[in-house]
Amino acid sequence: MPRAERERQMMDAAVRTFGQRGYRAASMDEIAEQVGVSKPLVYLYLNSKEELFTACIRRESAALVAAVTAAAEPGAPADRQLWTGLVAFFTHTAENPDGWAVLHRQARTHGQPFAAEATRMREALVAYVTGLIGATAREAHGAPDLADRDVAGLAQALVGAAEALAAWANETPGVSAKEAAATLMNFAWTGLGNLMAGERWTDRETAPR
Amino acid sequence: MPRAERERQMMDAAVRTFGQRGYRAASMDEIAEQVGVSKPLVYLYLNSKEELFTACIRRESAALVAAVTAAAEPGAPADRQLWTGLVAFFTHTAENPDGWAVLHRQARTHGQPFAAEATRMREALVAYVTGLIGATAREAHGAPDLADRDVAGLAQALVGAAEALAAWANETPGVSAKEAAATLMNFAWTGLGNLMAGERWTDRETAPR
Amino acid sequence: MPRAERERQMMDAAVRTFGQRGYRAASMDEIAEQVGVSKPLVYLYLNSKEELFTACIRRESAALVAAVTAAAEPGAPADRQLWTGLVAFFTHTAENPDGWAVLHRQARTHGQPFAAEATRMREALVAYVTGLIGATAREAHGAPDLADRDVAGLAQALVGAAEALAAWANETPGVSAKEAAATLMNFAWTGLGNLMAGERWTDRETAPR
Amino acid sequence: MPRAERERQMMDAAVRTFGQRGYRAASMDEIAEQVGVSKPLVYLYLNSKEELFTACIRRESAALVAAVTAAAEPGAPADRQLWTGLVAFFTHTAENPDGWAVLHRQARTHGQPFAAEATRMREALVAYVTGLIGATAREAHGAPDLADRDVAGLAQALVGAAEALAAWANETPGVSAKEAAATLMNFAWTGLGNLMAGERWTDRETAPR
DNA sequence: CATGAATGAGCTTTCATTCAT
DNA sequence: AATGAATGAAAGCTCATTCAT
Repeated sequence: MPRAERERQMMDAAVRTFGQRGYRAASMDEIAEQVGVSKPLVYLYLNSKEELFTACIRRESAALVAAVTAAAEPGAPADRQLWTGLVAFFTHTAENPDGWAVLHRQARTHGQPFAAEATRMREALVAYVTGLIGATAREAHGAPDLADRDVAGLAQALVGAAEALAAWANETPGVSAKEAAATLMNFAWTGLGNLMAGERWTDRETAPR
Repeated sequence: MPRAERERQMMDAAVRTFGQRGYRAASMDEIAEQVGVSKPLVYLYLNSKEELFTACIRRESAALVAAVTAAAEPGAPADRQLWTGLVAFFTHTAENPDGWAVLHRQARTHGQPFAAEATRMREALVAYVTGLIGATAREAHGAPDLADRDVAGLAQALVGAAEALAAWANETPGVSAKEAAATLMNFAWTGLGNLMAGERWTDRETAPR
Repeated sequence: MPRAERERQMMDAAVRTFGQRGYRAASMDEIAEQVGVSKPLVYLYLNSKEELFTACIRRESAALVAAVTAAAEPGAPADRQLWTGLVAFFTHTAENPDGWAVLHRQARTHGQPFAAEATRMREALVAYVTGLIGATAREAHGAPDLADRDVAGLAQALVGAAEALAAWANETPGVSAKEAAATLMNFAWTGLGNLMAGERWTDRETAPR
Repeated sequence: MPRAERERQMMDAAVRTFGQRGYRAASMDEIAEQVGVSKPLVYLYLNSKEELFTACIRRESAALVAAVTAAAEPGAPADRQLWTGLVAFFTHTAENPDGWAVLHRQARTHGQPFAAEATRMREALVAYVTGLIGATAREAHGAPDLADRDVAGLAQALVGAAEALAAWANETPGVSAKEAAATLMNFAWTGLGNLMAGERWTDRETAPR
């Protein structure tokens, strides 16, 4: 079996194992066994557990970014592009739960070499989304005062909301994934839309009109 | 030194260590050393790593829920209550980053006994927020089409968004609790407000009116 | 509570624990807890695990030897005395299974200081039995050529047979302890060969012809 | 060194150590050191202390049963077969004192998983002896009143006696296997009463009248 | 008469990693 | 292209034992 193919198998097994067990609890033994090869071969190809984990993060990052950017429909209105991007994002993460767990949970949970790698991916996505939101804002209204950091925060909130809804839909009988997605989009879009229209919520107690 | 005091020290050290290193990477040796006692004493008081971790989750859960519910201002309008709750939430998580890491990252990452414990805390928050949204809807005129299940979904989304934002704010230097709360409140409230006013987002491509 | 009483309680618990768990597996914690006192008190009274174990062996040895010698009927024929001694032995060991386990199993299993202690007890019993058998032989026939070592071997065999029969009677439905005792006595007294020739041993006192 | 060979060495060392120190007191470190390998290798091959102990019990059981049954002389009179079986039994236990200690003392002393394993061996021996006694009864004229249950009881007693004698012979310097076998055979065959009347069982093959 | 607080040492077990073939 | 054999290091946990009160 050619090396490239073997490496792919190894990384598949590694993503599965890291995603399900966590970085520390995953053992090189288990990964090698899943592929059906001996441990020294894993070391020959991937060098060490740290490098293997890093390689997994990189591969899954690239796959996710590719899935989202591939969904772009150049020329479409920005909100349409945001929608298709969101759909691509949620589709991809739903189809690759272990990969998403590696990126979102494990990479951030296990110290510097790995967290930095995951941050790079997030930044790529945030930059992409920032572009879309900026375009939307430019199309729709005057100058929006949404700083990059605001966008990053909104992206975090969006992903957190999406994950919570996905888990909730999984656990609650009678709630479909589509319904959850619609809830999210309604929530997010009416919110985002007004944000870009310059609306803000104000605390009537603290800062009474 | 009295036992109660020692136990508190131990749990402080445990939260710190679990939050920073993760459950698996944290070692009982390190925890004991931080307290300045021997490992057997930790076992004598807290029984096992699993029980210690569970105790940490429970303590931090209770503290967080207490912080949020203590921020309630009975009789205030629902949006005001949501705002103070969010501020309390983000303040507490910012002041206890390791505790929050234990709850949000570690507890959910390491399998059933622990995840269930964290879920209880989340459900308490969701229930609280559900109540607030329901109250808002009742207060607001003309919000007839928000079913109970919609409210539940929105609460899930809101809590999920808050959780993700809190983790992100903890990781990102220079993001204050109030800022995070404002970002979310802006996002959520303008969204919620329009939802309750009957607005919906629709995909003009897929389902053009 | 007076010291003597407390010590008795402690040794009761120790015999129970050593007999059931074995010397190594028994923990001073468990023994102290059974008595309802703190560990330091056990150490204050009994000094160490080794000494406690030794004390148990000694106490149980003395009790067993006392039970057997107390069953003597001075002046009765020697085989009658042997029979009553056997009955006393088996009665006592059946009533004190943990004590017997300490003597027979644990003491011999755990190295020199303890094995020697148990051997002393055995030698006392063997000397007693040797005396009886010698007397029987003198009464009944010419000079028996049963050396001390033969007697010791027979005693071992007898005890082994008795234990096996007791366990068998316990496990096999429909076999009573008395039946097992009779089987043993028949076996021991007349031998297999004679059993098959129709001979039986009978207690001339209990059931005189 | 090939794995099979290493495993044999490890089990040899384990039998030695378990037999001499007892299950609890034996340490995996000591076993590994005796073989001259590192502890992880012992775990790699034998999995755990419990499994290693179980494997020892099984191996020694099989060896003992094989030794006894291999001593059978088909067609010989039953008492002769009993004799050769006993000699084989005492010879084997004398040559493998640690193995016998594992079976007779340690396995029965340390709770269910192990005791059951030792019971299987004992049952094989009991079945073998039951067959012999039954055959003897059938050969002998006029032994009409030995019910099946009597035979079973006698076999239990005989095996129990043999086991106890073997342990004793192992502990007592200067007692040979043949001597032990003769002691038991005399006892078993003619009974105590006849022993004292000067009767002896004689091997009609070895020393024909 | 009695205990709460504390520990040094040791145990079983696991894991990432290497070397000779 | 691949593996069987092997290990140093560390982790979770337990236990007999002591001291100050």
